[in-house]
Amino acid sequence: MFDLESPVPYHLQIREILKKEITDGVYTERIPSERELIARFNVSRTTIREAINHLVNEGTLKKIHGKGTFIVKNKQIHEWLDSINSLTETIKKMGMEPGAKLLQNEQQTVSDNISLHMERDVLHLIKRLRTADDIPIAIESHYYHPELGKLLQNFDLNAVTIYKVLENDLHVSMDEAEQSISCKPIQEDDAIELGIEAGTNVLYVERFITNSLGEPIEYYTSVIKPDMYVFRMRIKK
Amino acid sequence: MFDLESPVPYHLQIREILKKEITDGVYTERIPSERELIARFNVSRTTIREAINHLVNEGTLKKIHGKGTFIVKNKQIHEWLDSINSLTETIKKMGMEPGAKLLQNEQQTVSDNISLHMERDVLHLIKRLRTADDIPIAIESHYYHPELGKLLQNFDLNAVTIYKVLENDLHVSMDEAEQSISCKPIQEDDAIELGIEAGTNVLYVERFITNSLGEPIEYYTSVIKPDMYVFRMRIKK
DNA sequence: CAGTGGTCTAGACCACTGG
DNA sequence: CAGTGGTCTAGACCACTGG
Repeated sequence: MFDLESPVPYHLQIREILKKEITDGVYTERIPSERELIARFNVSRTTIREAINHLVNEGTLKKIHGKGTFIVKNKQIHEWLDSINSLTETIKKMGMEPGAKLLQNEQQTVSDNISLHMERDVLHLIKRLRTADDIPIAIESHYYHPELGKLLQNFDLNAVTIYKVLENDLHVSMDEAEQSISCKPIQEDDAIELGIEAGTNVLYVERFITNSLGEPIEYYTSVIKPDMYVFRMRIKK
Repeated sequence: MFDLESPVPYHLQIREILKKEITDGVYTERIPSERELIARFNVSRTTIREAINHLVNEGTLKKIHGKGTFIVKNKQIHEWLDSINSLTETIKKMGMEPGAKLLQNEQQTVSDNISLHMERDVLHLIKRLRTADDIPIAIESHYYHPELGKLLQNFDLNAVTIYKVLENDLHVSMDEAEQSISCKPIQEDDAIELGIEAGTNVLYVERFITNSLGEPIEYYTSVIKPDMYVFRMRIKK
């Protein structure tokens, strides 16, 4: 769990361990005191404090002088997940029933752009048709490293929200997303699946998610039927 | 300048001193090294690093291993303006010449949705055709309160970036933006202006900007030619 | 009072950048 | 190579919270 020989700095290893334990619900309200953690990991206080400070800065923990270090509830986890995958929520809000149909679920050799981001040539592709009251809305393609793809086979991909499985069941940390939204003509096979004319302009989304170490987690593309979906965002200075 | 007897922690005092010196332009590119600051303030490295880390976290400074600690120019103001109005920048990056042509510049009675946001029925509309190498790219409509609209008449609306004028010349504070991006068929008059077929699906952007008091500053809509523009965003947890 | 996080010292060795 | 930030130790005293 904590590897003294690893080239990864102690404070980083400890940070990830604590993060995982927090996600796993090992602590209900607060994490152990700095002195307790010093004893547990057998490192200096500086190292413990560095690990904790990062989690405080990202909003996971909150220190209270004289009392302890507390877990911040809710956090933005759901805000963030929603902002990233609000399709299900949006469909629900429109009073419709969201659905998914698995189109592909297999390893593939991917294009240069994707392999560059994911640092692999062969990735596991999960491609799903998303529906609202059985009407096709979008086609989503998720690319993962084969190992992670294998783990995802244990879940019903026609039913689950993949991000929730990643976060809650597989404990995959997702830290940063780079996303682009554009508008361009749809490919023929996607057009057939969505039941629209080939060449029609559609919303096109690309997303690249990394963990807190900057390692690639997911590459995602989505083709969304026009007039069916609105991206909303709030930007604060 | 640095008071050893003060109840204020050293790292906090040093942080403020550095901040002031950065604002005052004492350093052009980078601040002194940690060792130099240790000698100057006669404190330990921990204290110096704590002072600096805070400035790094708030985005004022950026450390580069082996090189030094550098001052981040502009900071988020321009990042934010860019994230909100990157059309000009994007066109430039594509190696093309951005341009603007004033289509409308007058007071108008606006639709219910806009008047609800802006808390007025009559607003000043500035509508511009945006071009890249004289090719039409987008149509942008900015709605302001009449008083602000009047002030904007003092600038060449065919040339300026309106947000820069608002921020730098008129000192209008913009704090929060709510933005939505969707894809829908273009209206006929806009289609003619952009030189595309009426009813073609295009990118459609709506934005509502408020100041730090929550007062409405601008309502904005934009119609963007497909295949010409990509919204990019970075989301961090 | 015992326990918590806040601040600080005086070192050490490391990895990275550039000449 | 000298200089930079990155990591880490082993201490110390402090201010704050709660019983």
